[in-house]
Amino acid sequence: MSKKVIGIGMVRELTGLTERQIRYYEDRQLIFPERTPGGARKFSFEDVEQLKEIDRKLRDGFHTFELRKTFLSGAPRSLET
Amino acid sequence: MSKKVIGIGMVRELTGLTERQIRYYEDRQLIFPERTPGGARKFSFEDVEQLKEIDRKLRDGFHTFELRKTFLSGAPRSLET
DNA sequence: CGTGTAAGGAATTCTGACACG
DNA sequence: CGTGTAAGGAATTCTGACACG
Repeated sequence: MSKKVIGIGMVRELTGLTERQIRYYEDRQLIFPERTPGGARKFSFEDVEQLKEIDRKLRDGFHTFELRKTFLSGAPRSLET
Repeated sequence: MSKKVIGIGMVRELTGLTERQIRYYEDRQLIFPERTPGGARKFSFEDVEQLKEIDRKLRDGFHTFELRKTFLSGAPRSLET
């Protein structure tokens, strides 16, 4: 499901990553969580899978800016110019 | 998905129910959310669907104790013993 | 019976920064 | 570059109770 309904704490559990890492990957534009009115991030199961993939790639020696290219070609994303 | 990963605030949004109603239905044993270490309820998408169904039934005049039987057997049963 | 609400507390999440390298 | 942490604040969720009917 692509519905953004999972909180960061749950994502931490599902991925094994730290909140710090998750937020950083968002900052690097590798994932795009939504926000609740109060500002809390909400992720989808797809995001969770994406994060696992990111983690694997980074462990393989890739850099965040390299992974961004991978994702842009894999799924359509609105471009802000 | 049956993974319990959705917080009550999100469930409120997805179902249109109030937290009070959601907690009450749990108290009535119509849904069985899990808990985070801190005590916060976590629901699955199945729970969300279940809640929508519960809401419909209650609007149709059913009572919570009647709905419990429905769920336990998977089909409506007689109230007589 | 089913649901609203005010009350006080505890757990969750947020941002910006300093640190290391 | 990628990640850890302490800091203070804001939003979220929890329980038990009183209320109405």
